[in-house]
Amino acid sequence: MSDVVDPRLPASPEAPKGRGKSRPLKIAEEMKDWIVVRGLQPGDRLPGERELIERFQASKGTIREALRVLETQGLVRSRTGPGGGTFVEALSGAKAMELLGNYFFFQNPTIGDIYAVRRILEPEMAASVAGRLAEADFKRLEQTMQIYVEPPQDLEEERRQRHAELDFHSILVDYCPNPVLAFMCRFLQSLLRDLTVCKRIYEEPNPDLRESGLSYQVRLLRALRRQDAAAASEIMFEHMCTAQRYMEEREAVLQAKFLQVPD
Amino acid sequence: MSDVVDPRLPASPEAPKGRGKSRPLKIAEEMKDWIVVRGLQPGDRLPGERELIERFQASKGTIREALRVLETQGLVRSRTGPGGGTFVEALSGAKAMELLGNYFFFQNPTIGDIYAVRRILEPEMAASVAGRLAEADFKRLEQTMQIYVEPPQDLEEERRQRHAELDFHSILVDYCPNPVLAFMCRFLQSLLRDLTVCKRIYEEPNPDLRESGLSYQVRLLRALRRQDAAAASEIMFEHMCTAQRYMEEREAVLQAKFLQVPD
DNA sequence: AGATATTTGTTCGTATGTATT
DNA sequence: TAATACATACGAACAAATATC
Repeated sequence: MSDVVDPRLPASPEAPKGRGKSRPLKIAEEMKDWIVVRGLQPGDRLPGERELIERFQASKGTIREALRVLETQGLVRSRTGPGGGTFVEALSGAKAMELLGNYFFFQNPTIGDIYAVRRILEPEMAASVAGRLAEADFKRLEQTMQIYVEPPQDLEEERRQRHAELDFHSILVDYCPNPVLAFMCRFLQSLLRDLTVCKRIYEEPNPDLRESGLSYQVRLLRALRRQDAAAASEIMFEHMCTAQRYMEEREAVLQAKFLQVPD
Repeated sequence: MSDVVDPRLPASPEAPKGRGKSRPLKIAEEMKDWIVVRGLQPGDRLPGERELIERFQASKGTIREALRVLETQGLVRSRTGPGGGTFVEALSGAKAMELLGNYFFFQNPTIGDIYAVRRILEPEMAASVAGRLAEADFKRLEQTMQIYVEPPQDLEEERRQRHAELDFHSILVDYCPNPVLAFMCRFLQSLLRDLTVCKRIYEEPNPDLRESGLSYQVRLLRALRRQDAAAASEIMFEHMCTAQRYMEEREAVLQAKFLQVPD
């Protein structure tokens, strides 16, 4: 029998089990504290393995496991050779999203769940970049739009266009000054990219989606050029609502198809 | 994007390519793919160490490092003893937040950054729970509010009250049907809990914060009782704006103090 | 309760790979 | 080319935990 983990169950403030951690995990914690206490910054070097063995009173294998733990958390990076060693690293956004993606792999959110959040975050993001774009930045955005200004010739181009549309949003986020908002917008985009349902939808022709998306983005850029944050937010909101309706409709169609031909 | 990895026989005896990832990291990836391909669910057991050594052609130490990687990612859990072994696990929300917290440790967002997002997510969350609360759930929320219905007698009670206020939001999220929205709301709450600036603010008396928070929450519960999602959203928005203003003001005061007495 | 079997957890000695000098 | 300093990898032996009988 498997303890079913209730997805809704919260991260309760008090962990039910404080015990049960293996030694390498505990040593990894100690190392993390040690790094923080010493105020080590990204780029700084940790002591060599032998010294770590001394300091944390554990064997080479255990130390190595602990280092690997920190490495998968994206906090350190090891290099071989002289002058090599283990170095503190700032966790990259990409890595953070990868780790977080594992969580939603089991949660398996619906398209509606994602868009419900995206619908309110993306407008806020759009508003936050108003007045922060130089002419070169507008050029960059328009260049991306060029990829899907014409209807696609085949399914491969169709797929490339869908991705370019997501790229448009991703580029926009580059200029968002709020790191929390930026991360969350980007993460939702990556969730959409990875969702199998979305992949299936993107594999089919979506002429309406392309056309409406394009028109929204043109309007959005106009609003941003005149540094009108409120308008940008409003336009993005409409865009998201339209996209959500479209995606959910397609999802329903695909599910109906799947139910009709169950294997 | 990710090619399907042949489940068996990964590495040739001598892998002349050491580019980038270390071997344990690569083996961890292979294991993950192997788990996905076999459709293993949380609770399912992985082969024992000896068999893994056979299957992935690596030494015990390397296999253990790979397992540790998956363990820190929250994907597996190992137990000793007969009937023990390594088991697939669903990444818990708490663990996911911990991992994600490492990212924002370096990003170091301001209170304003966090509230800018919280201000729009919490209202959406409040609206989403309207009509989903039974009488027992209201009782639970009111019980939490009891903790700070009276002004605190000392600083310790002050701190307990601040945490109870965050708990109120956390409990509310329990009933949010959208896993993405729920996770993000909870994560922002945990970010606030951990931010050192916030800790310092919470350590001081905040009579205004308590009183205004309490009144908003009373109004919120009333709206939820009559299942008025729009009102709940509106009230929560006001609550967040007020809280943000208050926190930023306190932050400014603390910073001024800090600058005046720099050690 | 106690013995035992099973499985992970830890250690150590040694060997190999890699990059600098 | 050789010497070096460092991480990386391997395998055997031992320790600890925990079911079952």
